[in-house]
Amino acid sequence: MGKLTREAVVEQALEIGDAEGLQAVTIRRLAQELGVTPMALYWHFKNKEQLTVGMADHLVEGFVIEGGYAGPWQEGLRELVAGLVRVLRRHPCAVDVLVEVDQLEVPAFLRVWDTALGLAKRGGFAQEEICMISQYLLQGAIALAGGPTKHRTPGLSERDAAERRRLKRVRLQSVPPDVYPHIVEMAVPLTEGSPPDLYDTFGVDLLITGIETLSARSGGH
Amino acid sequence: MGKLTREAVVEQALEIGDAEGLQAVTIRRLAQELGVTPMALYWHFKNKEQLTVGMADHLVEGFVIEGGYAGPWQEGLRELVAGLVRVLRRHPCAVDVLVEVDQLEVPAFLRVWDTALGLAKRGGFAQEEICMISQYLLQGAIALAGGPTKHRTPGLSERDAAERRRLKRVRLQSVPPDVYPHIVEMAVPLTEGSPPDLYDTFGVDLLITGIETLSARSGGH
DNA sequence: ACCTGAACACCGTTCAAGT
DNA sequence: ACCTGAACACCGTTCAAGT
Repeated sequence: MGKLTREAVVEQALEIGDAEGLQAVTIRRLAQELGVTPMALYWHFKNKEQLTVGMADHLVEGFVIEGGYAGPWQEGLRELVAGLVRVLRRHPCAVDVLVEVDQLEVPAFLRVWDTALGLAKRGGFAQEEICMISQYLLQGAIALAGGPTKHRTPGLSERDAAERRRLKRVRLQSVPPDVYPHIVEMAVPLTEGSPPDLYDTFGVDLLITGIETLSARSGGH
Repeated sequence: MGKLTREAVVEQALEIGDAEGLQAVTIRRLAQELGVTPMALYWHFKNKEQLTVGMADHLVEGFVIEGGYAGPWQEGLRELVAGLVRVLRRHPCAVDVLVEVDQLEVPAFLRVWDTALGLAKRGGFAQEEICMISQYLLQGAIALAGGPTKHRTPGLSERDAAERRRLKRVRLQSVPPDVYPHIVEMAVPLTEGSPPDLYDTFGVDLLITGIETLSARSGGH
């Protein structure tokens, strides 16, 4: 088999995380899966936190945005956010990894952040506004990618994802209707989830539109 | 001392979580702090997950919204989101708890969700839109409450919170400027954080404005 | 009903040692 | 440079037993 390299470790970690959830990614389990001693991993990573940083970096690295966006800054930001969401959606455990990790330690994430800052700058905002906007959009993208439409829980064969939804629906329907009237009423649409992509594109629109409107209101950039 | 009740356990758990981070909240540590055996907690909670659910419920319970909002639905939703953010900001570990937990198991959270659904319904949206909107707003509120302005890291005396910011600034400034130009340039405003509350109110505005605009666009409700 | 004691199967991590 | 073995200090949880 291939050598025990940083990349191989990270990829195996993501595989386990996607299939069984991030809590299943443990040093010992990882070592076992790689046919190696747990302590072997400590040569490649200082500790588990750095392993997680590696996972996050690998995830976001798949999303490179070189050359800069040519069009208007709003469209650039939209493309950035939409792209980030799309990348995170490819791995069931991506959001969990990014939430757990110290994002400032993740080079690929810093690059996305830098791009967002550059685009917001072109919008002619004040410095504090640029910072806030980039924050809203990046954290908003992560929140979006954590939403429904797809594999809310990692590692479910397509078959029993439906069973999963059914359980959620039953749960929502079995709640006292006098205290949660709307939840009971909406149990079906709440669990069905929107048509694929609609949730994400609508959500990205919500964020971008919000920024555009606020920018126009606070002094027409 | 007071009896060992569910409430007492949850409050002690939140105290530890706020002071030292959620990862410091362990069954054994909790028991020790309560002057009791670890197994004693298993009489009050089925397992650690249910303990966390209890923490989340206790957190959101502080935010009751009875009687229904009288004004227009947009203002109701704004008040709801702003209130939720405000409540979560009171506990440094609140966002971590809410992210970790299965939110469908948290009664108090379900009540907030129900209220959001009711308000969105008054906006005259289609069923799927109502579901998506409530999702955006609640997850958006959590994301906002996880943002800067305050205690990003739990349990820091006011004194060394400044030291904390200084380290972050140095970190951002020491990054290669050719690959992260804007981050280096904006290191100071990025770490200073906006004036208190501005980040939150601006963020809530962003979300609400986004929904209003999209609703008007998709057929003028 | 409410709590304890002992035990089990796990963790992450260190440190000295091997090749 | 790259990996192993043994050991340490932790976890959550079960199960039988105490009062």
